[in-house]
Amino acid sequence: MEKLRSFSTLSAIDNSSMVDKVEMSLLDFFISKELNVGDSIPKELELADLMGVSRTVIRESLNRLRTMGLIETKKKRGTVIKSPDITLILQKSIIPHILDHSTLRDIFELRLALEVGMADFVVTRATNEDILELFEIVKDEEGQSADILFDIDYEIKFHGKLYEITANDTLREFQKLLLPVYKYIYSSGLLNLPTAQRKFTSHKQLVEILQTRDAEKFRMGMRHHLENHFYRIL
Amino acid sequence: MEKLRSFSTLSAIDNSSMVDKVEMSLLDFFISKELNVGDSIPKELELADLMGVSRTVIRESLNRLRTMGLIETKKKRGTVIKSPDITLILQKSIIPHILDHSTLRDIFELRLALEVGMADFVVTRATNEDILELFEIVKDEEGQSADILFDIDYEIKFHGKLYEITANDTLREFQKLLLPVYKYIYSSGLLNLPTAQRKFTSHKQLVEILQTRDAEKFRMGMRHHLENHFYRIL
DNA sequence: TGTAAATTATATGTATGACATAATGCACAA
DNA sequence: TTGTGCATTATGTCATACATATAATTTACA
Repeated sequence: MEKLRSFSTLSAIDNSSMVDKVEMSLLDFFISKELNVGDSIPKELELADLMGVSRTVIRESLNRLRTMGLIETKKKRGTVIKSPDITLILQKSIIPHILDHSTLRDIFELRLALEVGMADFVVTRATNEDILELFEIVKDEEGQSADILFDIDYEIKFHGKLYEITANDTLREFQKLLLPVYKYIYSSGLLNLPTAQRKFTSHKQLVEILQTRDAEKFRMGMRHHLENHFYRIL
Repeated sequence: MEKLRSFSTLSAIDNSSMVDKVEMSLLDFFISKELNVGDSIPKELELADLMGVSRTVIRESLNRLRTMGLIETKKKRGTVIKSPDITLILQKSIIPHILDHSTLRDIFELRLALEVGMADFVVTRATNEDILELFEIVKDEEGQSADILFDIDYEIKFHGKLYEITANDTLREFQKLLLPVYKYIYSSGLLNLPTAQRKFTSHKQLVEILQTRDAEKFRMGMRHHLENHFYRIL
């Protein structure tokens, strides 16, 4: 297979179906026409006629674009351009047990990077009510005892609130969509999580840092908080 | 519209098409059967028969799953489960000028968070060759002069290399896929970028920090490097 | 004359049957 | 063992017909 690459004269065989081609053509069409949200595109039969294929092919292509959230169709009205909800698209396609292990690991790393990196947004945008709410969430965390049982739902509640604070919808949806992946990773033993782990910075301490509104400190705190996850990967 | 919610006895009208339902059924089928990558599913006619709909509907549903990268079909062989390439899916659907402004801003923030947060992976995984390559990239950056013209391609080259160093394919693809969005944001004036901007930490300085292999310092350096972008958003 | 109800037109949604195409496996031959 | 050809089979494409929902228009009525 690798050897084939050296035959530069051999052009790649066009293995794509009509639907693939039409899909590309349609995307090009959208871009070249600089269509905006709400603009409508020609109806199926017209497109079929224009591109010289059957309505079936057009429909299958449009169906893909619809799946990607690029268009929306209504009876009688036709097809219109839509602003895609990029997270909604991923939502269905991410079925943890179907993703291979390296992808799962990648996604988990992505989460770690995000949570450390979003410190500035959390610190800047957290209202006093948010902080109170966080205190409420962590109030049951036992004093200074850092060795508590790892509770995934508690984890999600706390970190989920942080995502919420960022006021970044895409980020928030992103988190929601990756939740099943985390749950899967934790439960599948892929990460070799110990039942009791040392927490370098507790949730409670994190909230206290947040209260000082020091982004730098909060970022460091979060990094230390996630130390258990990092050292397992690095 | 909002008022309808108070009528709890009124069940939501099932506005979904057959294709929607069949799609859900198929997903449930995959999950309940715990199908793994490579497993094949019944052929179209069997599915049509089983679910009591026409082959057309089955095909449209399968087409969606194929768009999401969950399945792959081959003539004669049939349909098999696939590990979806989640970034490839997004690739086509992200057409910057179709995304609305708030989503664009969200994505840009996501980038900032990622680049600050991935410091640990960069520091830990960068080989000496990587660092040399980075030095090569920044070698033309004028000495201590921090006021250089903002060059998007140069930016992409440098930061792209960092993503590459993380050795995280998903992250890397993610970056590639968001590139058009960045370019669009920079060129559209959405961010009000100044022609000349003060860099708190230059690329060259970043590489020097990286050479010390101090993750903490590198993270701080990156945060300061991106200061121009942050303060425009926060 | 203005508004509500009924009608019509139309574009998408679904169904069906036919044939094209390509991959698979088998039989047979060199 | 290797190669060729043929039959089989599941997806890919096409054509047509009809169902369904809804925008647009007309009609009916106060």
